[in-house]
This record gives sequence, structure tokens and C-alpha cells, in this order.
Amino acid sequence: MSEDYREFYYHQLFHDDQPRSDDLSVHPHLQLFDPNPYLSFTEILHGPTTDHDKYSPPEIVKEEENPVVVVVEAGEGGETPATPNSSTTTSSMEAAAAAGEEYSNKGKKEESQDDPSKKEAKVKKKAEKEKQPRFAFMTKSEVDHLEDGYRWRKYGQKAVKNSPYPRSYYRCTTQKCGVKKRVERSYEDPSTVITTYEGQHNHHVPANHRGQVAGMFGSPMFNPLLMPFEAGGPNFPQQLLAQMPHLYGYDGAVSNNLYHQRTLTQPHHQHSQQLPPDYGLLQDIIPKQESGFFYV
DNA sequence: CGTGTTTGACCAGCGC
DNA sequence: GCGCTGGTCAAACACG
Repeated sequence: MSEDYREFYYHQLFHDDQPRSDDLSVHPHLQLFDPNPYLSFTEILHGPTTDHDKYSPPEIVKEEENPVVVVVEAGEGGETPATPNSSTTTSSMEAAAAAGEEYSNKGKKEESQDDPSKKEAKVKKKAEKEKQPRFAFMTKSEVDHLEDGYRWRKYGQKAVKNSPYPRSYYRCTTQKCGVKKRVERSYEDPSTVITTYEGQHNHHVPANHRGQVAGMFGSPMFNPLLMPFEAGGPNFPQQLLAQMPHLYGYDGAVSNNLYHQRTLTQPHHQHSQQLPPDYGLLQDIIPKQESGFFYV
């Protein structure tokens, strides 16, 4: 991990003077995890450097209140620039706050005194919405819309309050797949893209024209790692997470970016925490310790 | 022609 | 009630 990345990480973690990151209390729905925030994706992939081997994290990780920060360097796949360091992914409290703000605000005034049918519809709508799993993560990237293997159709763009950068709205183009994602650039760090996924893919990652799985991490070195996941089924990432609900407080969907993030994360040290019953061969590929994300 | 983007309009929720 | 904001729609447009 370069110093840059570490700086970036700490920036995300400890900027408690930011208005959007100080209100976890208002985001009870947020579930933050901290498997191992001290590793960059590079380290995860290639093993730690000697320096980092000696590195001891300060006493700042407590229970589940700190955000997961996993830095992932994007390969040269998709639209991601070819420079190895041009794109890094992390998840953070800031992203959680950014992505979750809406959740915390909406539904507060649900006690409508309107007619029962309207109220019922509202409740139903709310329940439906809350059923949609969400999580957000941050990607250090020069491009806004990172290739992640799925096909997305942009259906809207809005100016973001307090930010010079617009927010883009995407929907998965696959029929009957209602997964959406929002992409916006952090106003605090313009080099950072905040991506929020909502919903669950119910289909395979579509192959691109060359019959390969596209993706922001789709460089050749990554593809072999993708294979087992492809073989795993249409909802592989979902299945993956579904196997670790006790770890992630979640029982269903996951973004494909997370999918890649997790897929590409190579174990270099396995902790001896209990594994899910069906962790199976995934344990060879997925180091549950070094990946992370949060739901919003 | 199929697919995806752009962009202004519209709607609903929320705070004041 | 009103204004602000976020999210979505859909027509027009661009592109391969």
C-alpha cells in the first residue's frame, strides 16, 4: 500500500468533521464492518510488504462501529484507465452516510392520516423499498461509471446538493432485474467515486462481445479468479454473502463490484474465525477478513 | 435499427 | 401550504 492509499484510507475513516459522516446514529440501518482495514487490495493480492507486516493498527477499531475500508486497485478492464493505480475502491463511513442519507430521511413521516388504502400503499411501498438491500463503496477512479460486468442503462442525472458533481442513476438492463445503482463523485475528494447499489441481480454476469466477463477488474490476471464464481451460479455473489449472514448481517444480494472486490481479494493470511458452514472452496478464494462493505 | 445517453419535466417526501 | 430535494420518466438524440 502506498502512502497515498493509506492517507486516503485514513481520510475516509477519520474525517469526523464532515457533516455527512458524523451521524451514524441517524443511520441505524447501516451495518458497518471492519474485517481488516489495514490492508490494501494490493497487499491482499500480493501479500503484505515487510513494513506492513510489522504494522500494528492503532486502537481505533472497536466493535462494528468502524467502517470497513478495503482498497482495491482496479485493473485495466473496462473503462478503467490502464494505469494500475488509477482506480482504487474502498468503502467508508462517508460513503455510507452519503448513500444512506436518504434512507434516514425517508419514512419518518409514515403515520399518514390519509385514507387507509393510501396508507396501505405507502406502507407497502416503504416495505418494498426497505427490502432492497443496499450498500455503497468508494472507488478512487478517474471514470465515473466503472465497468463491473453488468450492463447498465442510465436513466437520470441530478445535481447533488453541496456538490459540484452530478449524481447519475443507472438500472440494470437485464429484463426483470431491478438492480439500480447511483454513481456520484465525492465533493470532498473529486478523485473518489461513490457507488451505491440497490437490489439484487437475478441473472448471470453478461458476457461481452468477446464472450468474456467484462468488469472493472477484468484484466487477465484477474480472470482466472472470476471463473469459480461464474461457475457458481447466477447469483454467485449473493450466494457468497448469503453464506455469511452472521458476518455481514445480510442474507441476499451484493453488488457485482463487491463481487469483484471480494473475488479478487487474495488471502495472504487466514484468520481462524469460524467460517460459515458452506464456506467450502470459497475459502480458497475469498478471504473474508480482507473484504468489506456496508449496507445502506 | 437496437442500444444507450442526455435532459427537462414530473412526482413524492420532507422540513419549515 | 410552500419550497426544496431526490428519484424517475420519457422524448429526443447519438452512436455503432
